[in-house]
Amino acid sequence: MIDAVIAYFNTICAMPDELVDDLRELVRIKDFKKDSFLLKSGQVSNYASWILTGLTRSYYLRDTEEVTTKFLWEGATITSVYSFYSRKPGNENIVAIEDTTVAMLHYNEMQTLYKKHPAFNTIGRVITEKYLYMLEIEVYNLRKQKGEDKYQFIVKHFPHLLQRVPLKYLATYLGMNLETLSRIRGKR
Amino acid sequence: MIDAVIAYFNTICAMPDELVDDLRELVRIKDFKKDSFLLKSGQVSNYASWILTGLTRSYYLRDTEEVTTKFLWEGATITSVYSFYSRKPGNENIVAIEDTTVAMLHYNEMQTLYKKHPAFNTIGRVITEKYLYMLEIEVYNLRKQKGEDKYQFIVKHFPHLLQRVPLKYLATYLGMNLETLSRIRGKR
DNA sequence: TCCTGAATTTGATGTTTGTCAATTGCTTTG
DNA sequence: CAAAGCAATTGACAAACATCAAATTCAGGA
Repeated sequence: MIDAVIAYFNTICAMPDELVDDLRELVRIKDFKKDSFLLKSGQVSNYASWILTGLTRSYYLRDTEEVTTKFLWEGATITSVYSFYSRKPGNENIVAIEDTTVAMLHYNEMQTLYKKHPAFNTIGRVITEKYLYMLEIEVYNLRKQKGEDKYQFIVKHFPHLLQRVPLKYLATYLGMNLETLSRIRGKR
Repeated sequence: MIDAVIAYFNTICAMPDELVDDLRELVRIKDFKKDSFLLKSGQVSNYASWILTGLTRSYYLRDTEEVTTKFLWEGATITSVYSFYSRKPGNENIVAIEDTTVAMLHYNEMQTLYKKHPAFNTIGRVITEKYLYMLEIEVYNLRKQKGEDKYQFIVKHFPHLLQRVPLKYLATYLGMNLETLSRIRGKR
């Protein structure tokens, strides 16, 4: 399983053998059953994870409503950005929507790798850049005025989400309520 | 002027003298008069810049309307993420709202520094992480349902923007139109 | 298979926001 | 100082969306 992560990192920057050895030792594979939590609000996010199989949902509570901020699936990097980088408890929850397997690296061990292996800084930087780029795409969609346009963006770019994600979560992700999303879908 | 940038980088990661020397040679200071463009859509963004003084606005065109995506001011890092990282022309415009002075580093020279100086990877990574964190805060605000709440977030966290930015830009930044923003403000 | 609860759709209605138009206020420049 | 141009406000109305309620469809477990 861990080979997939190693291979992915190697596409970003060729890693020296010692770095690969360290990764094999430090990266842990973990399974999360559907509906189990990778992170709960109030906790400090101590791990960056790479999703090997499955799908997760990130959300926070606004009053009593769950506001979905992100869906992540195979190949994605996942953590709570705020909590992981600031080392403080955050308000973000991450839950498995499907049975999910991830490769995890602890914050402290990541810092160790950054200090020890220059190449790992490059990998960390490039992964962060990719994450940033994906986030900008999301924001671009969120700033659209009409619900219809936001929904069509998902249809066009992430159609598999429609098969894998309950509409109630997709609705808050797109900043509308469930009934509105249902009506938009019904228009066709 | 460039000392401010060097000092800032040093707070992230102590830089060896050769890196500092390289930066002094490669980083250029440039002034942009109010209303002049740091980047126009269709161009490839070749520079990452640090704002020393002033304020900029990033926006793109949706049909004929300018949609503001970002305000950046003293201390911020500025580039078009998509274009700078992908090396392709983007749809983003960056314009100076006030007279603005920036320290600029060219993409190619940045890559050179990454290869030559491990410490610079750390700096690049940390700056990217900070940018990412700021973007998440923006998205958090954008996902709020009511215009009133989004506006109050600005009042609370970035009140200086209200003094420095015309309302018409703030409106599209918050995803509402000018009249709606004006009415929200008038409620008090 | 049937039952139960969850997911989704549909309906009626009120609130918020967008749009268009006009007005007022401000600023800058000749 | 006056005129011109831009910024901001206000009003009237329409469109989009939220809310509350109920009905229908779907899926998993007994």
